[in-house]
Amino acid sequence: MVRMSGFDLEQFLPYLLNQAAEASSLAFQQVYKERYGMLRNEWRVLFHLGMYGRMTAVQIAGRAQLHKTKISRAVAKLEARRFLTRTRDDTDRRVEHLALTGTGLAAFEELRQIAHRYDQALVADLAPEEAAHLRALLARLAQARVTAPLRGK
Amino acid sequence: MVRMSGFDLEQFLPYLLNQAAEASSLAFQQVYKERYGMLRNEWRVLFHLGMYGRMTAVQIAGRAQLHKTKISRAVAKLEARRFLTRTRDDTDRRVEHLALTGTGLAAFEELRQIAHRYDQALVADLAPEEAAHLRALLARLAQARVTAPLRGK
DNA sequence: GTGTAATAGTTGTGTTTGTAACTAACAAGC
DNA sequence: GCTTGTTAGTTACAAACACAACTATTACAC
Repeated sequence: MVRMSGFDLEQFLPYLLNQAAEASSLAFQQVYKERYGMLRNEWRVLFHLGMYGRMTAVQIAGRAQLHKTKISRAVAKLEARRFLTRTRDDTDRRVEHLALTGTGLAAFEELRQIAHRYDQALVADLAPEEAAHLRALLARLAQARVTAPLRGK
Repeated sequence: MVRMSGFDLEQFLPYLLNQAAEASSLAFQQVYKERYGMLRNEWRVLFHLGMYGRMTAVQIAGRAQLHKTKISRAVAKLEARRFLTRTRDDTDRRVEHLALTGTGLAAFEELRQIAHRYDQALVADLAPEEAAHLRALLARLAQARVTAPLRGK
């Protein structure tokens, strides 16, 4: 065991990202869970509809990088809570447009403000340009697709 | 909807971190899944034992920030695959020490090298000090505990 | 038109997770 | 000694997930 050529588990980027993601979501998660009985995917759908207005499930899935079954179930729950409504598209009847209700919008507004303050608390001890740089790097990593076969030497 | 006072979902740090974490884990995940039939928690336990030698479940849970039930199940699977062995502590018979077998160590070695190359690929287009800075920031975020009540204005 | 393929969304299945309750062993107070 | 509390690890059950199969609708070829 121990001490191998310059590889440290705790410096491994996917590991670090996971730890940071989980730690940084924890307190916020509690808010939408305990306060609105929402799960992560429901929160995400709510936020997408709140931020970008009327969308279809596929559009949300594309933007949020979520599988459509997750969207489907999240939408069902949000609908049951009267946070959103579905409307069939007239010209293509496979499609349904999702939109927040007043209740849904109110929940979004409240959570949006909390998220905003929460985000500021997270970067509180970073210089503004440091935080901006971090976000840019993360956005790039979120896009990056490492295709590598990762085999042999 | 749309355009609210300087808050953008796609700039929200927990969201960005989640997206980056998932994207950056994807290809590596496939390796330990398809090649070793391991799940994320099993990989983590394997790596901890490989990097730090003999450990107890609680020690791993502490370091990896994982609940002990996850460790328990991961250990059971790794043991079934003969990747590790358990030894009861003589003086405190509640405790069991976990250690990789030859097979486990070989799997770890192979995955460790893959992880190393994978990590390098991820930061390939970053300046070395940029990558180091990113890791440092992530490590800090992983520690940060936002206690904020997050309530009202 | 008919046949084939693609797309939007849902449902069904086994697996994995989260949470709490549990057993077993130790520790400390008295 | 006994009682109470704590710690290591496992188990049970409900909820959530992944992935494939499904329905319904549109599109495209001919």
